[in-house]
Amino acid sequence: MARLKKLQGSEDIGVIPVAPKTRVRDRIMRTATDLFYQRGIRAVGVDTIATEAGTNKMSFYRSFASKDELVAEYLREEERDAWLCWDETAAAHAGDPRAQVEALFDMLVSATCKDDSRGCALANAAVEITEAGHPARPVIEKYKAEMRRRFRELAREMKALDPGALGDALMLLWEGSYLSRLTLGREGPVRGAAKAARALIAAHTD
Amino acid sequence: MARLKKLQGSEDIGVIPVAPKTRVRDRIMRTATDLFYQRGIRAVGVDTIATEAGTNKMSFYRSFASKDELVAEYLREEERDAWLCWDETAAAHAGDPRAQVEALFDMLVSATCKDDSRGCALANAAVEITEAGHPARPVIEKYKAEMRRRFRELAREMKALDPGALGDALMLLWEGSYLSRLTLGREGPVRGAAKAARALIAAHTD
DNA sequence: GCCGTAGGTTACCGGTCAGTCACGTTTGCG
DNA sequence: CGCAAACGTGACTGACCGGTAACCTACGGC
Repeated sequence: MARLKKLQGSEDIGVIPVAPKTRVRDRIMRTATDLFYQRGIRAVGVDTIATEAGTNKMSFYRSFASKDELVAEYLREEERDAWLCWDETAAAHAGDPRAQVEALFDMLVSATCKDDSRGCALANAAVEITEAGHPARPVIEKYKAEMRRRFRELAREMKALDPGALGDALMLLWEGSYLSRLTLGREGPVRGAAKAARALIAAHTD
Repeated sequence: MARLKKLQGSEDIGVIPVAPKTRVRDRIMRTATDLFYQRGIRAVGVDTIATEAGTNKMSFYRSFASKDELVAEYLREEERDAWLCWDETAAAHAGDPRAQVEALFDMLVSATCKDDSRGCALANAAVEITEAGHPARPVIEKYKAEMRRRFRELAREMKALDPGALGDALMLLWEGSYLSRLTLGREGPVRGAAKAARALIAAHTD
């Protein structure tokens, strides 16, 4: 019996693709990601997360020092995924910054218009977390600062008349799409984000 | 002793001109507005609000049916103030929709760049309140829908090539300014919101 | 002088919050 | 086999949550 399992494990031929041996920590991260994003960070307690992840609070605190740390970790993971997605989209149009921005906005629109979208996890966290010393704050700030840097860099590569202004304007559009998704849904102004970006680019590069 | 107190009260010669005769309900509203906006709705309890307003929880529940109702009322008041401000700004440029939008964005930037600004109270509430039946939800939705209507109307009056698209794009810029204020502060992309709006208008009306 | 309204006070309810303790069980690995 | 890491369980702390009961006091107008 033990041998069989060992073989299966070492061979990495999972019994079924249904996560059978996922570590508690991973299950908690997955559950927390889901609940935090859908219901909000403050609205979800650690007990709920632990139970929903098929474990309990004590096991939770064996993997995470505190809820605040879990939140910070959750946002770090969201950030990682976001840049992965960004880079992948940009890579498809390497050397063509204008096409890159357009593709990025197309991706934003399609992602934000999914019916379970609730905007940007990092931005939402910025609204919810107001405590000065919270470990999630630097994560949020660094993420958005990096996003601004990238937009400005892209505007520069596009040889925009005023790269800083175009980059910032694109970022406002980007962030506005997230917020507008939450208030006016997926049939709201978000739909026009990509077109608005194109218009803005054209105005800055004629 | 009792007589003395009575005299002081009836003469209304407050010890110091510190708001002597404000109704409990008004004091609670003022305090709640402040705390909800600065710290977030979920982060502030009714006990804190009551105490901070110089009263107690029991008196709180004599003026409000529930915390949820107070939140809804808070947002209704924010909405009223917002339209008051909007109309006042627009009235200064009656008949000139383009100047109206520009003035509105100038106002947005100057308001959002104040050091105690935390973006839009209604939008922040949309992030925090995820419960379907919450009495604040319809307030938020109606407010943002009306805002979209107004932007589209203004775009139409400007004789934009695609009024719906311009109106929505302006709204994305508007909402993005709020969100960007929270993540990148008052020296962030918000600064360029008015210029971005002008560029967008120009692109749609050439 | 009396009564209604507004407000203050204290204690309490059941529930949930984050976080901990002590102990028992499973599991992988040498 | 045996050890140790990983994990499950239930009870518990102290604080706070939204909300309520019962009672008392001050004040303004008739």
